[in-house]
Amino acid sequence: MAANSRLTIATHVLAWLALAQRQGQEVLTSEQVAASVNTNAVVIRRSLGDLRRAGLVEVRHGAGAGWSLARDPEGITLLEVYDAVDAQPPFGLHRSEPNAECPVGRGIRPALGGVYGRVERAMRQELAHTSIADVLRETLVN
Amino acid sequence: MAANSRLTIATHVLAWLALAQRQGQEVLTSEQVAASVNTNAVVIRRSLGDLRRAGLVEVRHGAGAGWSLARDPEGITLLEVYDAVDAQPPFGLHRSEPNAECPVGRGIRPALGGVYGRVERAMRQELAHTSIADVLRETLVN
DNA sequence: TTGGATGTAACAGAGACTGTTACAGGGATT
DNA sequence: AATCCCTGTAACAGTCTCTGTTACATCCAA
Repeated sequence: MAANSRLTIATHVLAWLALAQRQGQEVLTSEQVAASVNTNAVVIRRSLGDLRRAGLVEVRHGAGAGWSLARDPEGITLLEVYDAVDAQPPFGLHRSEPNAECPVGRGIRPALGGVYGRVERAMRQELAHTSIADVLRETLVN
Repeated sequence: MAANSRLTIATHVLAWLALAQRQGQEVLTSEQVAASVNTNAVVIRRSLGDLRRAGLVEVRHGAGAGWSLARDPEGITLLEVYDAVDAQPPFGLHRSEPNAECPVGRGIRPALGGVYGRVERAMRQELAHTSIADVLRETLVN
């Protein structure tokens, strides 16, 4: 599979909403966001749907419809975005159950589960250190 | 995609080799390893090939052929295994170039690259803390 | 020389994600 | 109330990666 770009798309969307908000633009349509990300509007709506369910963005229907941030971009961390888009964990266990008659086959899964849990915790901690506002700042210097 | 199980398979293989070695079994064939992991021998040979190229295991040809650890299991970290199997990074950037006419589209990639780099560094640091011998110990208590 | 195991190519199948089209639903604005 | 634009979501094709499998050439101790 191609690497998972869900977190990238969602972060891009939020940064763009944050910038628009700062520039006085109240809402953006999925078409407008899609133009920046350079993809189809439905892809953006799927991502925005995830973010809406997580309470990170709000939608307005009817005429003058569109999307806006539901919270201060300084307070939205990439960890929340990661959880919102439900990306797959970095490592998977065996696809099919190992041989239970082998001592390694019996115990390897919980052992690896422990390690993978620690890795994921480190990853989440790092994601929690960066906010959408941070990303936007970094983005605008370049 | 189903989660990436390469690291899991490779670690399982190495732990099994470590246990066999400790029990006085000099070498294991790919068939024997495959029986523990419960998969096809070719899958195991592919993994062992990665590990051989990384210098973690040795192969013996001819009669009495098979695989053995090339180094002390206490000294082989999961980070080395991770690099050996060349698993994909947890996050990918945009599949198609974002719109360069948008300020966010222009700068988002390097900005995200920085974040993702920090995440991967944290992940690697955690993997470096665990050895094959650690995994085997954890495996055998269960 | 022999025989068992490795090394690798080739291919089918599964699964996930992206991109796309199509269409029902919602609600300001008029 | 009618209109109209945009959302929300289903459905589907195409792509890509990984796994599992078969097949076969290669290697080397005995």
